[in-house]
Amino acid sequence: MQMKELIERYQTAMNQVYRRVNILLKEKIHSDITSDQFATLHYITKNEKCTSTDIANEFGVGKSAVTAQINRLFDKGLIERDRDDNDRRVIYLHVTDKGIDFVEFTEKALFSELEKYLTNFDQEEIYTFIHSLEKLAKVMNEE
Amino acid sequence: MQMKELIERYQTAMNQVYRRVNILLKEKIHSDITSDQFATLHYITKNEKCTSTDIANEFGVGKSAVTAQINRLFDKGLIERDRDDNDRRVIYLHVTDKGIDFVEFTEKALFSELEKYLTNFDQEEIYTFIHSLEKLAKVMNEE
DNA sequence: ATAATATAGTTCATTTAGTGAACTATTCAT
DNA sequence: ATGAATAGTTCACTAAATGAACTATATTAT
Repeated sequence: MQMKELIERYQTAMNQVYRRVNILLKEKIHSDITSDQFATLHYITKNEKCTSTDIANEFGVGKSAVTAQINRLFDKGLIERDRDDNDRRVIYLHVTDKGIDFVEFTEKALFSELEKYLTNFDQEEIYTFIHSLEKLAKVMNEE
Repeated sequence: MQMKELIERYQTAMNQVYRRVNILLKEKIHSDITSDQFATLHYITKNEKCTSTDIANEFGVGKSAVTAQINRLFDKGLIERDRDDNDRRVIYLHVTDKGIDFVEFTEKALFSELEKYLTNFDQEEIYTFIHSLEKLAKVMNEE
């Protein structure tokens, strides 16, 4: 099979899955946060004391985009800013109690939705798939 | 391993890969079209005589979003509209010669970029991965 | 020690992409 | 022949991104 065809198939499938997961998050789970916002919130939850710059690097966007995103999460009371006393330029981000509850609730809901689809896969296939996906993410992040 | 952890890892990796491919398309290949626009253009190329409604279904967005997207591609001279003579409500979309050249060029460029990363994978792993990804896309599209 | 440079984050104007409701035009159904 | 359905557009609005200009700190070099 040609590499070109494989890449085309990859692109089509990846796009569909990405969009379907977003729709799931949007329609089935909550209407008061977007999937981009949830991804950022999730990152802050998993990386306590991270900065805007960290997020910009993780998601591959400019810092001004992160400021706007942070503001939206802050306005919803899900995160807070915390200035570093040693280096006053730096602002650490952390999730509020409300934010922690929110992430937990959303993950549970998302899990129970995705579970339906995962019944089509056996454990072995899931492991192999995630392993390859993480490997791809890793080599692409290194560049 | 817990399903929750697997889903979290999936989300993180998927997000990273999705964004890296977009950055690749944006930085390395062309500055005059977005990856969303390219995805739409690619769909029209592969589905000659498709309609706005087809695209809305494929990408899971509203028809008004498609109208706007189609306008952007039309303004760049990459696609054209073609009204159906039997059912005057329907407008078929097709790619112009310029659009065909553009897709071909972009795919070649994208391929040569992605090729670098794919050297880390053997054929077997790529096939298995794409097979699983397409299966996931399929079961999620069925719902 | 001070001047120049670098870093962290924000603001602002602009573009892209999406929503959903209201609309036009056409076709189908009873 | 009228009423419902379908295809696509327009409009006002929000989210997310860019990049340049900016503020406020830290660091480095002379």
